[in-house]
Amino acid sequence: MNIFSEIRLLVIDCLDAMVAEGALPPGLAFDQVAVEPPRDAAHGDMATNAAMVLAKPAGQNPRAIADALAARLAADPRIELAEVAGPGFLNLRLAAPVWQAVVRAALTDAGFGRSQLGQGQKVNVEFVSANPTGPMHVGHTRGAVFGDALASLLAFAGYDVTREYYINDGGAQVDVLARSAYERYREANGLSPEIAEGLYPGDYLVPVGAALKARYGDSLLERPEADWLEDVREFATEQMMALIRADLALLGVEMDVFSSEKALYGTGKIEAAIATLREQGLIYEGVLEPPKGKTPEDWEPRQQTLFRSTAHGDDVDRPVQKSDGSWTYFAPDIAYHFDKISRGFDLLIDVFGADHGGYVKRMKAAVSALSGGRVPLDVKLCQLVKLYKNGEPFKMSKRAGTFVTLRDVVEQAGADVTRFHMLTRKNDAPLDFDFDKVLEQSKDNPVFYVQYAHARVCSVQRRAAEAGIAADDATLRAADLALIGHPAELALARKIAEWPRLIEIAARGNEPHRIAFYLYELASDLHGLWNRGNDDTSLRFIQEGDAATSAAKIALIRAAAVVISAGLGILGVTPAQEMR
RNA sequence: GGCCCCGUAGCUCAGGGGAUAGAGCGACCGCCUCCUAAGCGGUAGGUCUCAGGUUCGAAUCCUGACGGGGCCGCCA
Repeated sequence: MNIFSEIRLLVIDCLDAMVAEGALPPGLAFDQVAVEPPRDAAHGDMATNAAMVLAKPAGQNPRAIADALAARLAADPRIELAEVAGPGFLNLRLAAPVWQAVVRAALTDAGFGRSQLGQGQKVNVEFVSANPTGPMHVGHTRGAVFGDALASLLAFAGYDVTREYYINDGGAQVDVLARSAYERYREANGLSPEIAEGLYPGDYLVPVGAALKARYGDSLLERPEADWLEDVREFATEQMMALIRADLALLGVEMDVFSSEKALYGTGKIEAAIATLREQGLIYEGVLEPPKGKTPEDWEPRQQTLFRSTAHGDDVDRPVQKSDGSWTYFAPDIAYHFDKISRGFDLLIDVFGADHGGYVKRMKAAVSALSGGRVPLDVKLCQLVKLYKNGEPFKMSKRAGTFVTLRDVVEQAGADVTRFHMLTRKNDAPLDFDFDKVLEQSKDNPVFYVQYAHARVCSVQRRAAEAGIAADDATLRAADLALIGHPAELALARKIAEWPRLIEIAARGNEPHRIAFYLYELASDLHGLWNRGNDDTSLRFIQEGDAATSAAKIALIRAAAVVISAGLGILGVTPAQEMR
């Protein structure tokens, strides 16, 4: 039940009737007609811009259209008041039963807020995709939380969602991993490791070294790299993926599919993807121009196999093969996206770090070419997480082994706090992560504010039961909601009514952060209503000796709690029953 | 040099064609004999970086400046 779209349909019906009667000329397009909550609540419950957007095409005065539309709308029982304001806004006040029906819908419709927006379309959300060379750090955490929440949001909005992780296990970085693990293996055999410049020095490889010893004994010692590199690489990569899976589990992220880059090699999939582009005349041998302005010192023209990505909106063409004929990293990525397309997805979403911003256009170009323009690719870039400790910026370095891991954060702050905090910014805005603030679980942490609102509702239900007033779900669903009608109570119902609308807005923009902000506002309204009870005891939820009124009032806040619970569920945060 | 993101209250940020631009923190003034004060109410604080343009209407869209960040051919 989305009351905004229902009222919009009513407005369209009235406009159609006006056309039929000749009050409006035929052939008008109504797609610009919107019904929205007004910024200022004093303007009513909803406003429509219909008269203003139609004035010009209809060749009529906006206020005249608005007056006629208002008269028609007022005939509907749901509309209590329709008045023209300002330049031609039509402000609507809805009758109390409308809001009471929203409350009932929240309690009785299991999927209140769910949308058919996605129409069951298959969407693939690729996120995290951290290199399998070590544990996940704070930066990865943001992408993980964002991607997971986005996937949940889209599922809630009616999409068929697949969460996917692309394992970059085919490049030089996993050779570095293997060499690093080999040194730890030597260490496990009593030799001193030589962690050369460029190798990964982190302690997390020590157990990998030990595991290698358990498996190979000393048989790999004193052997040339060519003898052990492949085996050690495979072994270490698997160990790292186990580590990463464990990190994801700690955060509550569960992938549906793990795809391997390495598995694309030798299968002909890369060749097939490139061949598909070649058939379209998009692959050619050529020499790239040097970057304008700042030419690298060692620039020399090279003959390479290039993808004509400029034909699909990129700024320059991109190499898919190195001058020695081997694939660039871009080639398997093309094949991987081709694979996603051929698996029948209607929509692809990639969640990248902001440092991959320069990669967006070529990836979109590839997907556009490979799918014949059928499958849109939306790339969401997560900006950097800026770490603070003791109020001071804190530099992370993988080389120096001074990076803060996901595990550090989640084990100390908890998954709920971490996840909510990561979603209190748009993905394309940088995020400050102040370790001390998050760790001390201070009260200005919004996640507690929202959880507290939910806990308060639970508390009221517990207290009601103690007072001998039924407040179980069945009682609330059957409550006589006509007993709630105070403006402060209806205001909360209005906020609840925005939930289905918010889901569609958030899903359209792939913007899960909107949920976090909405939940904060809803919690604020709930806390506000709660405190009204201090001054006006008739606004308290438990009315001693009046079971019917109590049930109606508790039904209202239960409805808010249902929405909070659903919203937190999308964000992957637990709704608290109590905050002791 | 090119491309991408950002610029809104003292600070951190929402809002992304609609009316008098919002929240948190910080500051100030209030509210617990009463459903959890991890809460609430109020006051103060703004040329929405600037200049053009589109529009009935621009913080929002377009162009260009300025400022901050990121990226830019055989790393992934």
